Amino acid sequence: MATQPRQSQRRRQVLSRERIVEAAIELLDTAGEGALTVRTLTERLSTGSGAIYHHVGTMNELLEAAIDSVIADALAALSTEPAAPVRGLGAAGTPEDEIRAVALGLFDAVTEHPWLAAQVAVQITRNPWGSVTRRVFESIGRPMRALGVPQRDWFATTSTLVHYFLGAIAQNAHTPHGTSDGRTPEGEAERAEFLDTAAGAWQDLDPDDYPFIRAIADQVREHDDREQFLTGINLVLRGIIASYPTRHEIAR
Amino acid sequence: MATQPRQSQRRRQVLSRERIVEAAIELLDTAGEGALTVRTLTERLSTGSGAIYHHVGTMNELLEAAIDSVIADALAALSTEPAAPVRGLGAAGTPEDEIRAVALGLFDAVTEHPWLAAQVAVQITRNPWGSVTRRVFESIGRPMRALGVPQRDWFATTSTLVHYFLGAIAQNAHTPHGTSDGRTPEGEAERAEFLDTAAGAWQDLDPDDYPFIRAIADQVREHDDREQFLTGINLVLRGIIASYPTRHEIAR
DNA sequence: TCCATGTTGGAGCGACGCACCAATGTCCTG
DNA sequence: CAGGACATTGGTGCGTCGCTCCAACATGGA
Repeated sequence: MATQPRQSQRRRQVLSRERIVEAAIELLDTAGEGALTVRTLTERLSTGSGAIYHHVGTMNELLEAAIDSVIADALAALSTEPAAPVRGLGAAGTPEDEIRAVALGLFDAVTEHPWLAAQVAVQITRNPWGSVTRRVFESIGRPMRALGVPQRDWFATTSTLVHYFLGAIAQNAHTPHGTSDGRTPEGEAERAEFLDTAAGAWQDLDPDDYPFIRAIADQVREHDDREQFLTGINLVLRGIIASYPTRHEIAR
Repeated sequence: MATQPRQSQRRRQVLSRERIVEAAIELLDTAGEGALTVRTLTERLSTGSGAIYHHVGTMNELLEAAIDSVIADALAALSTEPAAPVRGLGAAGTPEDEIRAVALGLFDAVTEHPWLAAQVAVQITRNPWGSVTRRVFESIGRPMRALGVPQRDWFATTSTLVHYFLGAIAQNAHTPHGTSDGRTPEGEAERAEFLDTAAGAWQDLDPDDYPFIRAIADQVREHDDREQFLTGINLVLRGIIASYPTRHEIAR
């Protein structure tokens, strides 16, 4: 009991910060955001808590690293693919298309990793100018310069776009956690039911207190998140372009 | 030890859900978001955990109630005051002014309660169509109808505005927690220093990896959050108005 | 060969949310 | 006015969490 040979063979695979982050992301994806604990991580990697804390400083740093890894991958995948013909819109030629592509890339990343929404939101408030902001700003800023915005307003216009992204993405974290894998099959039906319940609740509100809510309850029920996300981007883009009369008109 | 008379006089003041929520808000304001625990609440109200759980279901529900209370108060205070001449802009006559007033009301509420930003963000992702969304939508929707937006697009335009609010507010949760009370005196200097550090870090990034970030680092250092928030709102409003050619032109 | 240095696993600490319950207050009924 | 039904209270304890600390191991250079 006291003189065990510890372990016959150590380390079936070397432990590293990358491996830990990778395992953390996988855990979050498969078991939900509540499942990322030091203890489950030690079981998954068949190690102890000391080893983990040796590689990543604290639990929060691990979360930061996981977020940064997913965001970086999503944005890198975008700049890799030459054009985006299948991504929901035409070829990515105009700056507007590039901006839309980045936004949809983030949107889809959140769809694949539902825990991202809440974690990004928290991270943004805790560290407003951290790596997430930096990466997204850079990805949006590139095409922003081609929009005809004068340099002194680059920060203002980019901020506006990014803030819209973050807010919209935060609200649209689907898949109530648990089953994950949530793609189009029954995830879509589950989501429709969820929206229907919410819309119904809004429908039943007191018309005196919430006249506007009642008027749009139907639209809540029938709207598509991704499409609405795009509509919002187009609205903001239109506002930006309308402010600098060099170019004009956005599709639709 | 076992036969103590319990307590001579019970309840110096009746415990109620309102009193608990009130104490929770005060705790969050004075001691930061990490300070709201059942144990600190019991000490503050000189009671036990059982009494608290009897009135509010779970810790999460208490947080929801606290958020809802603060948001409701902020929005109610807006509709009470007849006009808003001192609030940073002219009299609140046009629908645009009303929308700006609501947005700034939320912005200022977050400034007064720094914990609001993170909590609202989490709440939005966990319960996308909860009371926060409902209240903000209703407050924005009222003037939205006067903007010339056709009814079938009310939901889309309001969503866009609200999402921008949430994203911008999430990133601008000032006061690094702790001292609170943070008003203009040294809170402003502390914030300036914080921004200067962030901008400096952006300035030192690799120009090959982050050319855009480097180009706007100075604007990050010198910008004013509230002003930038307003600029963003105006951009979105311009985009909305430009989409429905009934009215036009926003100030500045 | 042998020790310096970098890694590993796990026991243990303090703090958390929450379930549970005996003791007490409150108020209605006879 | 007695007494019991019921709401409310205070507190103890359970399970779990993040994290610290340290002995046991691995590994490479002298």
